[in-house]
Amino acid sequence: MNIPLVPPEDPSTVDIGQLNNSLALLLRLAQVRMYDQFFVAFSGTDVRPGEMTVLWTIDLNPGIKQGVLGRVLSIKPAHATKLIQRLVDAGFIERRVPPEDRRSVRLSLTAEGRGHLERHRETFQNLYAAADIGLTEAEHRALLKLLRKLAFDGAQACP
Amino acid sequence: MNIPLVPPEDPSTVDIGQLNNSLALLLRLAQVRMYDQFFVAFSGTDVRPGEMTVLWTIDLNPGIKQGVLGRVLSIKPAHATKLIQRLVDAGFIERRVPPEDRRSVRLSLTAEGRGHLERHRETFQNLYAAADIGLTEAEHRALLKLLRKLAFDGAQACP
DNA sequence: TATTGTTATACTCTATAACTATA
DNA sequence: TATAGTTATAGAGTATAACAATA
Repeated sequence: MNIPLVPPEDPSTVDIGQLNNSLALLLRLAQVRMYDQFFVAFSGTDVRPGEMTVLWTIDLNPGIKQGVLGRVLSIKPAHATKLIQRLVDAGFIERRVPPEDRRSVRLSLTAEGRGHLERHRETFQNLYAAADIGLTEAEHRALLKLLRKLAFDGAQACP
Repeated sequence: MNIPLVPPEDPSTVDIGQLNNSLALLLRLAQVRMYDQFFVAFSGTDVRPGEMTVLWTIDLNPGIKQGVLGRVLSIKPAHATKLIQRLVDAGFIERRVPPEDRRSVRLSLTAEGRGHLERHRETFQNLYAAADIGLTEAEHRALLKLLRKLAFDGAQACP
């Protein structure tokens, strides 16, 4: 409750009080930094933030239905349609309408899609590597574990 | 590396492999859930995600320059202009062009702005409260501490 | 010439609702 | 009637670039 008589001129001296304990702000700031790092790491490519996780998940679950994929990654149907369509156009994903339920769409990677994933897999996995952000390996693991609880609400298997 | 012979029909049985250790995905999913909780908590109001932190910070640092505020909260100038303008229009913020540098804008809360902040402060601070997300108090504190390192890159004072 | 803030434009992700086709 | 996906539209947040006023 120390209101400064003279307003701070330097961002590092600004008091944000209990905002230091706000998950809402801290998650947003961490996310913004992640976003920045993403575009540095993937500059020159036309890989977008949401695409790697989609390709990765389809690779591990070939034939997954678009709706199931969307529920796993929290991608809403309307957005999934556009995101998938772009990856189909790029030649990375194949769509198949299965005979047992012709409303649905099953997804799998093309050979080109697998190649694309392999080329960028390491870059993606190393995003926000511990060394870059001043965390020890133990802190990094702890952070992942806690974020999984937030992200999956305890419903997801987290080995 | 256990590619299922039959694709999973249930999101909870989908294997996401090393995506479980991806800060990029986990931060996004946690952020999406935060977003959801924000709109539940603030439904019926017209408070937007970015506004509370802005009002909060101006309250603690009256007379702060718009650029300094933006650098603290990672809000780019173009977005800051629109966000602040909306809060001025709502009657929550006063803008003042100081004589010592007439390029800049200094911000402070109106009485109405302070009232608005007080009315919503607790709701905002309780967003993603520990109990709601299956974290113990200790885990919650640990998560905040780790996120501060990501969010502020070690540059910010974190008591 | 550099800095502060503004305007204009575009892109990503998200949200909602109305729609088609299938079940 | 319900479900899977599509289309259309809108909003919040971010990004960039060009600009005006001031330093």
